[in-house]
Amino acid sequence: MENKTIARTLRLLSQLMELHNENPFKIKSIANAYFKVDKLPFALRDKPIEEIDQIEGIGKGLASKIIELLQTGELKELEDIIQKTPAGVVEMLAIKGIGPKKISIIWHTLHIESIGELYYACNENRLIEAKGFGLKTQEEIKNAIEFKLAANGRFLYAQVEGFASTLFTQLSAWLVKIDHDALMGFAGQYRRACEIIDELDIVIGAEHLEAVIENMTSFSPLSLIQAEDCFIATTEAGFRIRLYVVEKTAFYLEWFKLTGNPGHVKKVLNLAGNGPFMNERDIYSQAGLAFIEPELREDFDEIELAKHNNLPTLIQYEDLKGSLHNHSTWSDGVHTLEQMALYCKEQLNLQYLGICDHSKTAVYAKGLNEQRVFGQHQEIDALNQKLAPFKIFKGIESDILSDGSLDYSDDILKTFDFVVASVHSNLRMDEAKATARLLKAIENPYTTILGHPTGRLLLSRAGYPIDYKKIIDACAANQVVIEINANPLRLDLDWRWHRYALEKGVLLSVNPDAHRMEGFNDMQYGILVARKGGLSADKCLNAFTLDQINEYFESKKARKL
DNA sequence: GCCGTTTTCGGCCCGACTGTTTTCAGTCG
Repeated sequence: MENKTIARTLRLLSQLMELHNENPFKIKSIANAYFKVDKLPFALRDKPIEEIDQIEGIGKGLASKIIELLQTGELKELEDIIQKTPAGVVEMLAIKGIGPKKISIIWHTLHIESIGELYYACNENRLIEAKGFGLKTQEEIKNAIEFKLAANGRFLYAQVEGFASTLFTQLSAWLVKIDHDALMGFAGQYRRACEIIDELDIVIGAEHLEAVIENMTSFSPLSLIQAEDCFIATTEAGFRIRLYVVEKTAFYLEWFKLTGNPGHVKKVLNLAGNGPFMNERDIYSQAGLAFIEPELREDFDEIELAKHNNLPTLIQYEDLKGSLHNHSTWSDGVHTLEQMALYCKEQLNLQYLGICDHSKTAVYAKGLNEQRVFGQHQEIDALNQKLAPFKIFKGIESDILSDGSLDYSDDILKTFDFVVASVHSNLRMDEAKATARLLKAIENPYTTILGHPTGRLLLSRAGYPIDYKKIIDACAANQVVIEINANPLRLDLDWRWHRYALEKGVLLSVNPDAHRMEGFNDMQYGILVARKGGLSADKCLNAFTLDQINEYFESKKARKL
């Protein structure tokens, strides 16, 4: 069992205990163990069991729970408490904005036991009767439920990726036995690398069409049902898969049709005529267009660009020369600064690492006060001697406070090579307030990069609303780079605004926001959406070589003197 | 339930903000 699963189990246990009004200190202790387990730099399953209760925050009681989980995959205490809680109440824990205390009142006082009932009660104005609830809270809960319902059956790209690739392998192995020379490919949102996937589309071009269709439902990893024009399956988790089987000769045209969004497909086919087409490139060429990469087929402005041969050369993962905006054990990261740097240098072959631990306001994340900033800089200087020519840049993720100011005085800010400014608190703002707050941060001469501009968590929380154009224009005017936060849950700045930013001359940066060594791999997801946005390597800050980025930071610093 | 003792019991514990209060509780990152 992974640490993450153990951590989640402990969190669920602590939340349920809170719903059942158990000893608050006991609850706190379990919740604390959840945080600790989540941040361990080693796998618990590799640890000798007698050493588990030596871990800080884990005593005899929690060690025995963890051992039970590792050995049986279950936790009796959790099963028992789940038995005593209506399933709908457990589900409510996933609604953003209400915690166990409010859920406890919803359940025990209002006798509401499912999300559906809760939504109904909001509409009937019944929540405001309960103590601690008012109109605003009721509205907040209603919005959060709507957001959650809209996310049903939808998944993040990263959640789908492993499943999709396994399925593809299984399907290939199965198919080769029935139709040796069949063609197959992903289509739809997955092939377009959309940040959210509603369903997984796969196209098979069969030489022996009837044989494949006849046998399709015998493909055991999925429970496929034959529909009008395809086979459909839904996984236990509610993920939909559509499998299209077509004649091999029609494969490329169908693959094309099922990949682009409807607007794109229609426009291209209007130009291309009826074929026949040898492959996808042929379709675009007969339409008089340059080839359009799948990620771009969103009916945005890609057809116009292709018409005039103005499509950007899309950035690739291999173009990245360094990684900016990452955390270490100095704040809430799992691995040390040296481990993070060595990973970049030796595993990823990068030239530099930008370390951006949290600033002092983020107390919950061990944010750095002024003395610790100085301490970290000393460590960076020493490591830079040791790891040269690899370079660690002195960065900080400075909180944007409610009034838009940054978290340190200018005297401290000027000691950094670069500053990522991001919002972490007070996320409920209207557009005017949020925009004004960000504008002030962008205008701060020490701000180098605007971090995750909207604070959104895909499928889980909408970001605060901002006036994108004003924000991007201000970044252009103040030479501020905008982050593409590569965490698959964020992917913020949204790719739909990359083009506008690039038109205005704003640089983008694919930042993993890594809190552990494996976190750097998220840059892959950042690259996928950057490609959707039309980013080319020369407009991406962390595709700059060490020399180029050094010069960039220096010139930005010179501007404010 | 954990921790740390002046060792077997008592203390544990971030700050800002919001919405609900009329002095504070719940939630968040």
